[in-house]
Amino acid sequence: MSARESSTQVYNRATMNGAHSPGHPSRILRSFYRHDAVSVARGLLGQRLVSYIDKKRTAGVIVETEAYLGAEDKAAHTYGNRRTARNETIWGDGGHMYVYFVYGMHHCANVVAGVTGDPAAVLLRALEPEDGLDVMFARRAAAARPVDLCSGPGKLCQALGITRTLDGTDLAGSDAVGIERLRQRAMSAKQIASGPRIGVAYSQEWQHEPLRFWVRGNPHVSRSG
DNA sequence: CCTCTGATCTTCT
DNA sequence: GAAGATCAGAGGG
Repeated sequence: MSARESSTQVYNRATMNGAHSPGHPSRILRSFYRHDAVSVARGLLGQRLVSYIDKKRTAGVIVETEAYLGAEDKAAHTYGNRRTARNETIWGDGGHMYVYFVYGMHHCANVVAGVTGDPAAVLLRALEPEDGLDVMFARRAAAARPVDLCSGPGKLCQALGITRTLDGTDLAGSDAVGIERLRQRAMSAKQIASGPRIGVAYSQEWQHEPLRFWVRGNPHVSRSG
């Protein structure tokens, strides 16, 4: 079975679980995700990412995100409407998860923003570990302290067991991974800090845009919060 | 605290 | 054939 087929199967199964998530009453609803990437990136701060993989539950509060705007964003995978097998999920409906593999060893998890046809996404960069810390430590041998578990996009995927097989999963209805609402309204502007995105220095004209958002003062943020 | 570098392989040119 | 939305470890201050 190819990665493509596997991805499609996951997507279909997740979609059939339904946009109204009858089995997941605490999940953030589809309507939240159908907005611009900056709004979704800010609104995700303080919400809870959960995974149930290999029969083990892990969860953490999202404390750092990055917005990738779409066709006009030179640092985005979808720059210039470049549509490939890898990034196909980003064109789908908001609320699905885009997972890709980089540097030969790490995975990165994104939340698709906007409606179908709008190629915007939000990279999940850091979590504050909440549940299943023992499982996270087992999955991440290099971690010595809780702050080492989810303080980076590759780390949080490893800690929660997120890999490409979950690409295309519906975060509003999947049993394997989802996002739960912990607060009704977004965090206040004073609680949110912003700055340039990490690792996009190759994109001269976009590297200084303040599209990275984090919870001010939180020790789990990937770099000096 | 910081900067530098090797690891490792999929994806796209 | 080259680059990459990263991480961990080594070495210096």
